Amino acid sequence: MPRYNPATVEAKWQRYWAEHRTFAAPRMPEGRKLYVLDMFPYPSGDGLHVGHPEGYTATDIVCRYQRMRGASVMHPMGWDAFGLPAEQHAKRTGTSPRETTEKNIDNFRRQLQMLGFSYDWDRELATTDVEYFRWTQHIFLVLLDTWYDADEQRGRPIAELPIPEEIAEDEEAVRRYQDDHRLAYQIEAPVNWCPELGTVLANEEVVGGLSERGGYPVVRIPLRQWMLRITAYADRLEKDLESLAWAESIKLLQRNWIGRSVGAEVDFFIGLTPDEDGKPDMKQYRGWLRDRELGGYPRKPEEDVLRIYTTRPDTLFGATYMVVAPEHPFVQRLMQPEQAAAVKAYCEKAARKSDLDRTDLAKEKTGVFTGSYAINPVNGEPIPIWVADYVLISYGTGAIMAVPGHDTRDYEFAEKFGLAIVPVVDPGGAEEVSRDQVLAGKAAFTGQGTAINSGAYDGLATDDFKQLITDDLAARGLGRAAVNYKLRDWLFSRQHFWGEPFPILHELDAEGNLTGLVRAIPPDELPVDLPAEMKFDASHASPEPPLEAAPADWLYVTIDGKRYKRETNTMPQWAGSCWYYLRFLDPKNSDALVDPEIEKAWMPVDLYVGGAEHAVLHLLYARFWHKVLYDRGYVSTPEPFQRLVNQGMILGEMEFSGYQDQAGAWVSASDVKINPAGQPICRNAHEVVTPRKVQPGEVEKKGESFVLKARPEIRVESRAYKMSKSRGNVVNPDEVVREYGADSLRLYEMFMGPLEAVKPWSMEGVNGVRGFLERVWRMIVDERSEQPALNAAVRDVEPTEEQNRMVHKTIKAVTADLDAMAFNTAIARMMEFTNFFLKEDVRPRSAMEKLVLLLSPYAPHIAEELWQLLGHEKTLAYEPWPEYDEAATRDNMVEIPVQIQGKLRSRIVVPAGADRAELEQAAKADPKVAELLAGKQIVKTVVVPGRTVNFVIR
RNA sequence: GGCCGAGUGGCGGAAUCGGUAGACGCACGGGACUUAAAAUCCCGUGGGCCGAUAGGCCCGUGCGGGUUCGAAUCCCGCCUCGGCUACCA
Repeated sequence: MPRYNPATVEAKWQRYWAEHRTFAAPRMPEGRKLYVLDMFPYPSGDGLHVGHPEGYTATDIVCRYQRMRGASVMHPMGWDAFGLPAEQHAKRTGTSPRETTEKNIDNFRRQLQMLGFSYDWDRELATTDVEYFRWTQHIFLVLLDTWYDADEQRGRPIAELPIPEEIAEDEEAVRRYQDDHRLAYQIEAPVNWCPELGTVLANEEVVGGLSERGGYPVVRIPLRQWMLRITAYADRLEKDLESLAWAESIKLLQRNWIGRSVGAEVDFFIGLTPDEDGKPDMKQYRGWLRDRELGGYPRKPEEDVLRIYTTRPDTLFGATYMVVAPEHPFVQRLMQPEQAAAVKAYCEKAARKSDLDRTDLAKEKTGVFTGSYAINPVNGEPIPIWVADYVLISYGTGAIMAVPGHDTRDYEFAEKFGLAIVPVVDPGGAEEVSRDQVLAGKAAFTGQGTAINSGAYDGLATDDFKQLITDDLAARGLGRAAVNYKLRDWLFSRQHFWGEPFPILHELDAEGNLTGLVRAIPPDELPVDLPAEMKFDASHASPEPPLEAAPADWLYVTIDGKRYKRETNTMPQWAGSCWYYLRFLDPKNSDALVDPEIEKAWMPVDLYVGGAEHAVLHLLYARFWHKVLYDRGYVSTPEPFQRLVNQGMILGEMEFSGYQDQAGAWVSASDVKINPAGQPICRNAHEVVTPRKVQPGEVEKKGESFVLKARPEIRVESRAYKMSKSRGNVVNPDEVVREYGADSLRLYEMFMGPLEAVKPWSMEGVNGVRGFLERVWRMIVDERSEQPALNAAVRDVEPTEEQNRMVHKTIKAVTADLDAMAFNTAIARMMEFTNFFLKEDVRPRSAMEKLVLLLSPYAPHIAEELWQLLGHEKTLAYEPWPEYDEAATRDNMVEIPVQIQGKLRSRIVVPAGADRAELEQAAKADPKVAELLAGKQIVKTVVVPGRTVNFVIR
């Protein structure tokens, strides 16, 4: 047999697996089930990236291993195929997005198949398949048909929503009331419209009010949008994290994103008819207090109060002013004639800024006084109301009480505009702040302490105060305990063509205008496909969705004589990935999104692997949909993904870079810093410097850092960067496979380091594992023979005791590492095995077979080939995983370190089972130890059997 | 600013519960084979020092302290890098 040639071996076995449907999963699990899922990729035009196979190889190893351990394994793959690039390509070239998408999918499939992953390709699906998004649309209808019952903490059919008596007779009012409670609802929300590009942009695509691409102006204009009420599930999404086997850091990320906080709502009286000075009438105020005392705290605030949310009700006495967001509905009312012009101008300016710009922390606080006042309910003091964009309309009530003494943002604002600062919390001995400054109103203290300047509450600890004042406010009908979330409802529509159409019709009146009422397309009439004939303009002139230009026979529908217009927004890319794990179980079902019996048998996903970039949004959205489906009886588990592992990013090769000034002279990296514009500048000259790539041969290590060999005073940076086209450090898997083979690529990606770690790529490393595979090959195969033949050293003999120990040790270690997903160390153990047996002149066939089986999950092609050569006819994919004998792994003699005063002084070799007394005696008998102990007094002897002996002497 | 993670040879990394730091691989150096090169095989490889050799000593896991017979590992205080997040009241 010739030398190891991955190209032929890999093609051969890929063909074999496909022909024999080796990895087809059964409809229902047979025995122990295991559902292992990869985050399916977006099939971009660039093709596979070496980052993709990292997670895919890890899951493939787990699947192949578990099949050998008898598990019934579900391991599917598909495509998250909707996406903007295909649509932009269509605008440029006229090629339909479907065509582009299918071409990209074909390329991705080819690349994945070339890597030998054991997917059940019969289950392949794409979110763009009409038969798939039919069910995505179906789930949208479920969301539309569901309201959240806060008392029962679950989603229920809209038909079960209790209707208030006063509207029960009015059919249209009932419909609108229901619409207000559905999990899918419509609002007017601002979008980032870029007229120049003719497209609507996501928030992160807008920088400084300009488009990231091209730098064109972006305006925020309101458009009708679909929203999903994910906030209704915030509590459950947070609580149920506890039950999941995810990394704590990822759970924390989700918890922070949900951002639950506990505090209080408080109403501040503003009155309907303020006095000329903008202050509320005190008589009205007292009347209001009485009304509240009797009537209690209303669910929705009346027009004469400003409702705020705070997590620090204990600082109410320090509230010296209030702020409302520029979008707050009261702004119009609150601005007094004198301030009106300034307030209007401020609000208009704020409206033009994107959310991102508004939250740019580098900038100073801005705001304007409205001219109006509110009354602080704890002390009856009128306090001014300002408008400022540091208050967000989308959080809490869109208005705050400002406590500059105990909130850094309010403090900055009060400082800038000369507003009163009243300290109400004594920091006591708190370390982070100077108590004197806080008490003098010269610094903000945000921690907990003791109440001061707070009337009868003085002296209370922060937590007690919070509790007490919340109760008191509730008793007086002025406030109540409240919970808030950072999580916002999910903006679920996009102004794109290439997405799932909504199964929604808008009712038209006689003039052809929307009446505001919608009609859902019944589930049995799905799917709603995209129009087949569609022209794409390079740019269109309005932010309206492209489907507004769809052919009329698609756009307009008449039912029972009534005219309707289709919804022209489409769903966001997240939609399809919210439930694909369910469809994989039953991909061809035309009666249901998944057969309940099958769902019950396979769910939940036992292991889900993907990049940490999806740690928040994708996982949160999918969990949300899953919970709705759970509430509505479509799925049997409250959570979809039992265990989650995030693979770390693979960076480009290590690079050295130095800096040169404009004259071309080297500048030491230690003298370079980054200026606010993000450019590297020289610390001394304040001159912009240029990074230059330096070859590894030109640098050497000096102390802590690298320097130029020729100029040792010039420090250079050594670092690996994220792979990117612009940096030119992208590694293409096609090339790696062509040069080294798929098995080498797989093995290298697992050998680089722990799966979760961020790791730099190294082509030399790939070459290294290729060398390992060649050594394995030579260990078993006769390279010089023309015909396939075993190496003459491989014989049908019993292993020697030493060989047997190596075999069993290796099985034990590789199995344990695999269970811990510590693939890098498992590979190292197999290398040790190979290094050992290459030196053996006689290599028992049984030992070689064991190694081939251990290696097969990592490098399946070469393993199949060697397995066949060792005399087996069938695939090894379902061979039993090798067992080890614990007794056979134990060494007869072990080396034990002997320490004196904790310092290593000698090593003794003793029988493996030596007890304390034997160890101590052997240690004392060691000539070196005896010499060092001579004449000394042994104070203490520490003996850890199997580990160490330590003498403490005087 | 907040949160999370990480700092171990020239490089990627290993080290179970606190018990021989540097497994395994790369790179590098030396040697064998070869007309030669590649491939392959063998040997060496954290730093410093003593020694003719055999061998031995000291230092060493980002920095400074601490706990312990013993610390890469535990505790306290810093530094650096990376990721996520961004005025959430």
